[in-house]
Amino acid sequence: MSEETVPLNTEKRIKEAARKVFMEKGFDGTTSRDIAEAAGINVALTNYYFRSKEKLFKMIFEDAHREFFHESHELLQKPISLREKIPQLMAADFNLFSKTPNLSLFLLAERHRHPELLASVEQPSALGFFLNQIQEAVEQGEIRPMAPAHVLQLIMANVQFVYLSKPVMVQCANLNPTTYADFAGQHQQLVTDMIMNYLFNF
Amino acid sequence: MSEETVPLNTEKRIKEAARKVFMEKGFDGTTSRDIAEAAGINVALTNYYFRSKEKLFKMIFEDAHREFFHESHELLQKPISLREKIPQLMAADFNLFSKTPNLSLFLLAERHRHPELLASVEQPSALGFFLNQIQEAVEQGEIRPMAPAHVLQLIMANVQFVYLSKPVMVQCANLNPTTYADFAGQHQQLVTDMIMNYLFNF
DNA sequence: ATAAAAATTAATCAATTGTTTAAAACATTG
DNA sequence: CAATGTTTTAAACAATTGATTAATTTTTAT
Repeated sequence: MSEETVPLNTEKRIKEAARKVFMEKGFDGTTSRDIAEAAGINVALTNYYFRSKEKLFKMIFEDAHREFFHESHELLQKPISLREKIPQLMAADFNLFSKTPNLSLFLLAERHRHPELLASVEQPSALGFFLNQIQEAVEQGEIRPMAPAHVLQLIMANVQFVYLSKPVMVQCANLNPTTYADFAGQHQQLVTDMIMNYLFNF
Repeated sequence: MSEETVPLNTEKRIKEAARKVFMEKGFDGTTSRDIAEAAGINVALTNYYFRSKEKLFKMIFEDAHREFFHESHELLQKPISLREKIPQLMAADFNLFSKTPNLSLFLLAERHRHPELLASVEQPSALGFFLNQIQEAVEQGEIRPMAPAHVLQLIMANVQFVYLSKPVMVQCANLNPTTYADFAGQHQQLVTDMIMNYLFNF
């Protein structure tokens, strides 16, 4: 009943193992043999199914981006008010990153160090819709005037940084690593409250 | 008058080059020859002055932490009210990270991937003083009740993430990379305002 | 059952890695 | 100047890297 009971086909085994290892150690810190060992297969199979370490990484990297964008995609263009939408967005993001705590660091770090390995991250049109919605809300005096990018920044920062900073917070504020999920949960409520207050009460 | 006019002694040349390369590419992405080339010296000199790539990295890594902590050290334990202190802290942090935009990513990423290369990051007592000050302010009803760690998280997140997310923001919100510093500056005012409002008006 | 195709393996490849060596160049001191 | 110590160099080291090979096992189809 543990986690090693999934046989799967070889290709998926490799991809799953590669995802785990790449996310933990990054492209540069990961060797072909790391992946092979994690997947329990021969080193040559990685190049048999995917043609190179680089090609494999590109797939994982793209998947990770899709995972990030996809979850909020529908929500972003839903025809509901910002008063509803923003808390739902933040909840969805918190949910995603609590399940995959170092997705954020992976995306940010690898994007910084290997922008060439990031193929086609189509700027999702849903995001454009959301930014437009903010702009209109500003113009109609519904929310505090500011460039839409600031709202995006507020949401992303206050959700993702909780997970980015876990080691730092554990050390600096003497938080218990095992109860960090609780802290993150409290923080979600807090920042959602704070951002909503700031946007709507002015 | 450019930047290549600094002769310096060899040891400092290496350390400076190593800092630049390590901060950009991380420990795993940096080769001894990368450093040598950036410093304009022979490969062997890195091991002559510092005994290994690992030892050199440890120094750089520690220095980067000191840079981060030192700047706020005095401020943190200054006997002034939180109403003064928090905006000053955020301004100081913004100032630091605007001068070294990828310091944050470097610290977070390398700490995650190579915790063993982080020697003695003494949890600064100044931080303890600050957290105490917050706790007392909560007990006296001066600020909204919350665990002090949340305040720390709010400050760090909203300052650092602006620099962490530059590539993402540029792409997602169509920001101009060359004017990103302006955006960051506006955001500083915005988040300082937001956090102060949230803490003191409740 | 047998042939063809696909999947897997161990062994090996050249290139690059961090590090060391031994000699040369430079500086310092008597 | 000679002698000594320090700094710098080119060359080489073994180990590890991503990738390929050619042979073998397993699967599939006839």
